[in-house]
Amino acid sequence: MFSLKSKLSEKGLKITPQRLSILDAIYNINHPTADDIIKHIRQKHSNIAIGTVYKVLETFVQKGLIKRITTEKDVIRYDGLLRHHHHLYSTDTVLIKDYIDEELDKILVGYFKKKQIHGFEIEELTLQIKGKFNN
Amino acid sequence: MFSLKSKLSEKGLKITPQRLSILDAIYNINHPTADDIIKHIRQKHSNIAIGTVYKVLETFVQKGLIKRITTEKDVIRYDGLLRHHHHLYSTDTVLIKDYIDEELDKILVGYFKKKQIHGFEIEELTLQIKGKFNN
DNA sequence: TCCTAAATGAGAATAATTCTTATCAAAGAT
DNA sequence: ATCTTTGATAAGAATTATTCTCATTTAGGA
Ligand SMILES: [Mn+2]
Ligand SMILES: [Mn+2]
Ligand SMILES: [Zn+2]
Ligand SMILES: [Zn+2]
Repeated sequence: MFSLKSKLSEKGLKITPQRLSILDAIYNINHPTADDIIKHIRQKHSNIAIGTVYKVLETFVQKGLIKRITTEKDVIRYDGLLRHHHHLYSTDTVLIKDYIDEELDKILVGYFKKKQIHGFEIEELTLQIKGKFNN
Repeated sequence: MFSLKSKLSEKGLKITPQRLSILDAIYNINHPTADDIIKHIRQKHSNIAIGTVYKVLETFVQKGLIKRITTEKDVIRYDGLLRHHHHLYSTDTVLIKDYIDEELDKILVGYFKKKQIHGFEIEELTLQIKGKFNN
């Protein structure tokens, strides 16, 4: 099952209109902020409380339904793509694009299998690729 | 010259006590927030306006004296280490450690020299290494 | 259908950052 | 050494992002 409802129930979360629309928003906006999500939902006339959005986002992160992504800004962005991937960050604009590359992943994992980092146990390797999008 | 004063004048910035103490703080705190810097400076009795700290930090970033680093939080952290490096992020705590690895850099640059990313020109490759510090 | 724990809405509170404006001071010019 | 000018700083207000509180509502199992 890949419906929004099943994603919630798989995690033992109650199905509410708010949660469904937040999840829908995350899947339809590129690495959104909480505010992006609120605006998206309110376009469709469904009102939603700001506090609810933050609360639900935190719940989703805890349950592993979404992830936070890292940025240099003081605003948190979320990611609905759970499969391991990297990101292309625009140095000009605010655009962040997903970058999936299994070959790269193998190289990285292989490298750190050989080369241990003293006193540190690696859980996840994510490459931030900064640069310019051509048009 | 490696003095704090020379770092400022090399960038054409006026030498002020505030700028010197902010730069000193950055070099003596591990990836600090603006608030970390303010607290550090106020320990030594020198008072400083919060707005000044933010202003100076932004100036330093613009001039390339320091860099912002990425986090999943809504607070900005700064980095005084200009040489290219990666970061170890603790999944437990707030700790972020520098990770310098030229061999890794060569592998990454080599990989993307061969494998172009369509419609994207790479400027910087930074690996985020998340995991646990063993004590 | 009922019940209850969990979720939500509304608004206050807090935290992080930016903005405004009056005053101050660095540093080049005299 | 003093003057002058331009940029820097202090203080506090304003804005933005997030969290908290608590009264009300609702999902979903009994
Ligand atoms: Mn905040
Ligand atoms: Mn903010
Ligand atoms: Zn992504
Ligand atoms: Zn660093």
